[in-house]
Amino acid sequence: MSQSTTRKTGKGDKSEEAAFLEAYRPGDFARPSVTVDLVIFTIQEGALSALFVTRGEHPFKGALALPGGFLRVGKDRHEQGEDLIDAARRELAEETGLGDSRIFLTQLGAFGKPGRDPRTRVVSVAYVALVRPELAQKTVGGGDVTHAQFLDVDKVHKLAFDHAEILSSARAFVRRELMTSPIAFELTAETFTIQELRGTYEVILGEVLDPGNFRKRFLRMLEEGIITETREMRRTPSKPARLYRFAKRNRG
Amino acid sequence: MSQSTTRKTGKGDKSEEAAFLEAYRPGDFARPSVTVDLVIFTIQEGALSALFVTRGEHPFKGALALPGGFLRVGKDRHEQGEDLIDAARRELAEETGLGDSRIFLTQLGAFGKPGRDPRTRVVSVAYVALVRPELAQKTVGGGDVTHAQFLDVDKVHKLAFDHAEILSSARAFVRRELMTSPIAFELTAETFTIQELRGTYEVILGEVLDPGNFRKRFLRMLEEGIITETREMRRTPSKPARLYRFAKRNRG
DNA sequence: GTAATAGTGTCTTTTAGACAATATTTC
DNA sequence: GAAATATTGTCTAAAAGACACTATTAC
Repeated sequence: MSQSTTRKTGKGDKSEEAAFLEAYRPGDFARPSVTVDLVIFTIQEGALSALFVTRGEHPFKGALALPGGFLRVGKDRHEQGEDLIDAARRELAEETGLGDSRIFLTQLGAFGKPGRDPRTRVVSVAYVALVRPELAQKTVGGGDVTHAQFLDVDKVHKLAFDHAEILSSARAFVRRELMTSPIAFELTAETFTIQELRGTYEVILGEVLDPGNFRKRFLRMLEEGIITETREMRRTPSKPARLYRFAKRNRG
Repeated sequence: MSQSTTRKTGKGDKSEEAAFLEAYRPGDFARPSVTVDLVIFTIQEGALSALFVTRGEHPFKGALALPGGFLRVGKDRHEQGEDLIDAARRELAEETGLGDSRIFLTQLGAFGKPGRDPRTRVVSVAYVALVRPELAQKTVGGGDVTHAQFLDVDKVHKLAFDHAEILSSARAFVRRELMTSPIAFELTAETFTIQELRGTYEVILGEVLDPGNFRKRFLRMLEEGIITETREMRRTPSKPARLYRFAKRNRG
């Protein structure tokens, strides 16, 4: 309640700090631009694919690039703008129409080599999003050729800026993550057969897995409750297969 | 060689792009400040410790904080300043005197919540450094109470800004990393006994490991060539122990 | 019936952990 | 000799991989 504090050490000088902040004027250091870039993965036609946009303006006019945009920074110290992850969600919604907060989205890291953007110094914070194939179909990028499209990451070669580096870093990230957390479900339809899930693993890892051994691994997940059995079966060219469901979708 | 290009699609319009860049003037978007913060770990007195500085100025005057500083951004598009990791190395050298490029240093991620710095919008890119105890002793932070000091991370409670969050994220990072890469050596003296290395693992993991079982794990590393036997022995209060050495120190 | 693939079972190797036992040194 | 701890060894269980086998459906 007391507003008049003189000189104390430690935590006593709240109002002194408040006064300091009131008087504070940001210096005129050169500041970099900060952007948020997205690697939006899905699986299409049995291939790991990501969303790319074609640049309409210089630099790298006509080249493919990862979707992204500027971080919105507020006007003063009381209004400091949006959080990094919110900027990523906003971009994701803008590019794909997927405003759903249940889409997996996590930070990959910051990329800030000088010269990566020839216009000015830009530090980009990259995020990885995982979109289930069913959803990817419905997005802007899933439709006919618009400015954004999902492409097989192995068939995309020249990318603008340092986006090839970001992309390959993102691929390594999902491969690593696949071993320790259930991210495969984020790239698999709502319900799936064991073989379909195995297919997702194979696409991400880039190697063929033994059906029998994968099943054992799968059944362990069933016991742990990560996966639930449904009553439905999927018709196949031969023997029908049971459909399963990921128990706890979403993550905030 | 030809400078006169008119209108082409694809990659033909190099000089058009050059002209664009020449004419480019950065817009006056609000830009955030970008800083680099460091979590510099070492092991002291059997505890995982990190380097902290005491803030001499507002905000958070008198509080402990992680060392860090502004990213240096150049003056124009041709001179864009330093890379993020170089900024981290520079800060590391400034705070500890460890200019040695062999010190383990890797990016943790970007932290940019609005309001994390009450003065202005700041996006911080955090790095984790691992310093061997022998080296930490010799640093500025290892000496008497100067402005920078190594403190047991479990005994540090109130930190400035969102540095508590960065610190706990860094702890989780090293714990995770310990399982998949040989980072323990970065926190262990040049030569070490099996038990000493086990001690490092125990401090990072925060749990006690069985000596016999750890030995088996260790001997596998020996076979793989990660570790080399030396001829020396370490005197102990009982039976002396053999000293080993990490085969390939450094990482650029 | 035949082809295809869903699903089961077997065997081996590797790794981890619990824990007992032995060996060698300091004091 | 006693204490301490380095070092070795044993046993069990979990997990992964190679691979053969059986079952059930579409056609």
